Amino acid sequence: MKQAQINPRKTPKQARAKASVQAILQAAAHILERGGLETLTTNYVAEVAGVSIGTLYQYYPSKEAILTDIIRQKRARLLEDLQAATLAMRNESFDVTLAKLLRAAVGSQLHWPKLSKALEYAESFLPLEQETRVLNEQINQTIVAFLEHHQVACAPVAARDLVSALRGMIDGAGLAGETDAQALFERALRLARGYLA
Amino acid sequence: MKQAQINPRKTPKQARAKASVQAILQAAAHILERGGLETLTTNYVAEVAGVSIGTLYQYYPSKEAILTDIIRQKRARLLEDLQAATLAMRNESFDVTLAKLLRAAVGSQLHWPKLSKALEYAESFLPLEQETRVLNEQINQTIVAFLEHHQVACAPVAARDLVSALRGMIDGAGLAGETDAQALFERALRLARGYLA
DNA sequence: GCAATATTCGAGCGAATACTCACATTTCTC
DNA sequence: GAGAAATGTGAGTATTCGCTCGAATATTGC
Repeated sequence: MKQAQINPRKTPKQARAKASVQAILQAAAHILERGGLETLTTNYVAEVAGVSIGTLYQYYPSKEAILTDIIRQKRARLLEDLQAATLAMRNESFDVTLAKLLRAAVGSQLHWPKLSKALEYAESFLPLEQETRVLNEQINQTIVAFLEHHQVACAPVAARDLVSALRGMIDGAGLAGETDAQALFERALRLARGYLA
Repeated sequence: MKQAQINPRKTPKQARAKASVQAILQAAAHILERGGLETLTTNYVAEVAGVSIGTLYQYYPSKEAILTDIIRQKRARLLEDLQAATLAMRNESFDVTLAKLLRAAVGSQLHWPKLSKALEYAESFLPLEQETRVLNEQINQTIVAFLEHHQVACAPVAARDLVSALRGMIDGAGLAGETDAQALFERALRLARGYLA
């Protein structure tokens, strides 16, 4: 099995080139949300994005590179939100920070559940680039730091359990057609508080 | 997008034919556990199973049919275990039955986490055959019945939340390399009891 | 033993798809 | 405005992969 190159080929400099790259990423995300991984083909992405297949390959050397870039963007966004949620954790109660964290988690996954699930599955076989691995590590550390600050035992294991359980629950709700973020948030809170109690 | 035929083509009658079908299913499961969905090709399955590609297509009309059959078998096994766990629920405490259910859940997923995850993702885009859909419905009903028997509010939603959260947690632990079923079981218990408290 | 039936085999076909390249067009620089 | 640099194009290539088919081999029933 050949190892696909996953680093972007070159960075767009002019505005129209940036627009092309954005169109490619959006088209790929859209295709994943509609049809999943097996419908994601490079020719189709180019078609939906409204650029030629040659243009696509100017910036991404492989299909996997596009996937990797989408994952990187999503993870970067999530990390931002989680860090914002824990920014004031030393001056506020456990419950308040937890609520902020869970709102961020629900917000990042509920809206495009099929996309989330496809990316999550893709992560399990893609050789992620350095930057994305670092992002994942930082996301994990953010949760661990929060738990340790509140004297939770076995914080690393608890963090992993909570992250994977909540991911599953939020995805499950989204795929089942739920759209009420508030209701889901409250159940997520029950789950997390219950596990940590 | 063409709709693949997913029902088995014919049932093996002689012993060696049954062995071929078993070899095909085991090979496919093995490939999924090692490399995931994108490494599952019919030619490769036949090679690993030690049968010719022609033999494979005698029994399964498509790659999807093989996947579907694996899912059906796994679900049937899980349903059996869950029904066994709730068999005596009217004569025992909530906690005792819950523990039995969770042991069944952990047992069914922890050992082959990549396989579980691949099958779960596959389910999201395969048009499951009647039999498997019924199995899934029965699995769900088993949990709902258990929760309702103990006066849990919103049992259907709670069942979905618990099933998807536990799936995520068990898979996450398995992919992280955990093999201690007992330790994981105890954390699963905390999660479930906490959510339902 | 002999026919009928079941099973196996694997070369190879056709379609899908990842990806290239030589050339055209646009934008930037000065 | 002219040259350079960046960007866009899409027909075409190479490969992978799902799947068929006709012929060979094994098993069963009488």
